Formats: sequence, C-alpha cells, structure tokens
Amino acid sequence: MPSNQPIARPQTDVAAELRAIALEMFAENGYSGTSLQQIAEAAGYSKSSVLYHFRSKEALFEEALAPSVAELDEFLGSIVAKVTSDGQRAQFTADFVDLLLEHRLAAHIIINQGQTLSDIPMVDRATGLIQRIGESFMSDLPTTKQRIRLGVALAGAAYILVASRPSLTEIDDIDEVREALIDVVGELITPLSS
Amino acid sequence: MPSNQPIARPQTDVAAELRAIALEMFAENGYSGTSLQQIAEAAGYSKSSVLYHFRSKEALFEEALAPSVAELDEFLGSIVAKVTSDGQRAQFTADFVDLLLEHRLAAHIIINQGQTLSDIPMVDRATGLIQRIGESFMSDLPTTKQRIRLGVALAGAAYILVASRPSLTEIDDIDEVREALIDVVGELITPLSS
DNA sequence: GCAGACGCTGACCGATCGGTCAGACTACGG
DNA sequence: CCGTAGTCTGACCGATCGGTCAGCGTCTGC
Repeated sequence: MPSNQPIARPQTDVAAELRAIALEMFAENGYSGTSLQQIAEAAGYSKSSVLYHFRSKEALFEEALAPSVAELDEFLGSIVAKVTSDGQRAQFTADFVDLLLEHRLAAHIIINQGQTLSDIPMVDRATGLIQRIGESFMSDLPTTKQRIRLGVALAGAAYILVASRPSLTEIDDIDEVREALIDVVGELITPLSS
Repeated sequence: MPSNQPIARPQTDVAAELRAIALEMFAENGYSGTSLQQIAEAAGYSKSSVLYHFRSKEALFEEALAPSVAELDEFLGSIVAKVTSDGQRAQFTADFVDLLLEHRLAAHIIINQGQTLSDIPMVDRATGLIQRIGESFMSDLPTTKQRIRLGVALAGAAYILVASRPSLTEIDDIDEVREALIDVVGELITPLSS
C-alpha cells in the first residue's frame, strides 16, 4: 500500500530539531547574539549541516518563528467575531493568554527583538498582525485613557508571561498565574464597551 | 584662583557625546547588534578614538547606562516612604511614569535586553533594583491575583512607554498619554491595600 | 622654545562571523 | 553491482568583530 509521501518519516526530523533549538537560543541570547556555530554545537551537528538544512541564518530564524506566527494569524481571524459579540470577551481574554503561554519563545522574541529585527519579513509580519489586533479594538475606543487601558492590559500580560524573569511570576503555580491574569486582563478590557 | 579640577571643561565633552550616541544605538539595535565601528561612525570619530575614551565596548555600555541606573537606585530609596504611607501612592505612580519617560532609552535596554545581558554588572544591578521595587510591594500582597495586578500595571506601563512601536502610543500628545497612564496604573495599584 | 600630556588616528592583531564547496559516507532502486 | 540521491562534514573564503599599539599633531606650563 504505497502512499505519495515517504512511507516513514525519519524518526528524528533534523530540521525540526534545529528549529526548536534555534528558537530557544534566539530567545535567550538574541538573534545577533546567537551564532550558527553555537546552534550547531547545541544540536550536536556541524555548522555546515545547519546550513545544509537552511539556506541561511535568517531562513532558519524565519522557519523557527513561522508556526507561531501562523497561529497568531489564525488568532487574529478568530478575534473579529469575538470582539463584536459582547459575551465572548472573556473567551478572547483566555485565548490570548493561552496563545502567549503556548508560544512563549516566539512571543519573547517578537516582544523583545521585534523593533531591532523589523527588516526580517517574518518579524515584520508578526508585528503587523499584533498591530491589527490592537486596531481591531482601538477602532471603537474614543478616549486616550481607554486605549491606554487596553494597551496596559495586553502589554502587561504579555510581558509578565513571556519576557520577565521569574521575579514577578515567581514559582507560583502556572495555572494560578494564568487564571489571575485572565481575571485582571478581563477587568481592564470589559469596561471598555461602557 | 586655581581649582583642583580643570578650569574649564572642554566645550564638547566627547565622552558624554559618545555615551549618548551609544545609548541610542544600543537601544535601537541591541548590544551585540551594535559595533564599535558603527558607534564611531555615527559620532564622527574613529573606532580607536572610542576605545581611547572607554576601556572596552562593555565599559562604554556600562557608563552609558550608569546615570539612569543611579536614578533608579534613588527612586527605590524614595519608594519605601511612599509605599507605607497610603496617601502618597498617587505620587509614586506619577514618579514611576516620569522616571520611565525621562530614561526611555536605558529603560528600553533593560526591559528588552536585561535577560540576555545579565552577565554585565550594570545590567544585573538594574534588574536587581527593579526586582526590589517589585518586592517592596509584593511583601504585603497575599493573593496571586493582587500580585499579578501589580505586575500588569508596572510591566504594561513600562512596555507602552518605552518598548513599543508608535502603534499603541500613536501620535497622541505625550502628556495626554502620561496622564492616562498614571490614571490606569493608579486604578490597578490603589485597590491593593483593600 | 622645549617637554610632556592630551586627543586622536591608521595599521594591524587573532578570533569569529555567515556562507561556499568539494567530497565522504550511507541507503536504496534498477 | 552499480548509479544516484540524501545527509553530513572539514577546509576554506572574505568580512567584520573587539582590542592593541606606535605615532601623529596640538596645546600648555615651565
């Protein structure tokens, strides 16, 4: 029973392995602070091998970010419905927090290095999506204060979950943080329609 | 009437000029993304000149950050009084926002590159100070939700003022943003004592 | 007017950067 | 049993990195 794709994927997908390791190192030490040599060593391959699987350092970076950006795109699509329907604001908040938690590393990179790396297409696309998410709310927020409230909620949540040292988040149960965060963001967001 | 320091400082303090330019470039392109060559060119000097005024790239970086970190230290000292006295919470909030505004570039660097550059003493000192500011509040915040509320307020305000693209802040009058931000942070912080 | 300090520079250093390339080894289909 | 495609590697490339050093003017106090 032949199939049109390889009968068995190699047990270890080297490219995927490299993407994962690279994503972690780019988040930890920055894009320009991480060399192909370091990535190769961490993965147990040679630098040449990394460049065999990926056209360039930038290509590796983009492919490592791609899945997270794709989900961010999907998230933006699902927002439109929820923002207009008042009852689903809570669902949006939970989805937002969970998206950040699921894509910690990519979010860390976009948040902390987004401006610096704006000339990389994948990064530019991600920041564009984030901006559109903000705008989809902003459109019916007349006062500066309301807009700031939204900004503090989203940026504060993102930074706490993703970019801060353990200091603020501490060792508290991650689920406890998640729920508290959903509460606080919800408080800041829901009075916006009033 | 001789003095024990040079009678007249040179009209243009080259070291100070280099610190300012370097701070800007480190904030914009990251520490490892900024070379001494680039800094020298931007300042109109040679790379050798930069290294004449500063022992090393890291020394330049530290000296560029130093004034802001010193003020952060001062700020931490002034907090202790204000946190305990309930009436001065509003004053604290305004001071916090103004501190961020006054030291935009340094704050940008610490926020976005603090983790990556934690092995640089000045950066480590700054993150330590920030942590102590957080702890000075946390100490009498029993629930996770209250602590998250504080974290969202501080991190959100910091990120909006300092680290975001113009997207959220927009072209709105900076004073308008400042006041709205003080309002929102105040809302999040003041109910903490209840 | 001379000695020395100061500010600055180009030439140069070894190390490392991202990237190329010619092969080596393996596995598989004809 | 051979050819070919896929995977991986070391040797090598020019460019750039942070940093050193000898020496160039200029300015100043003696």
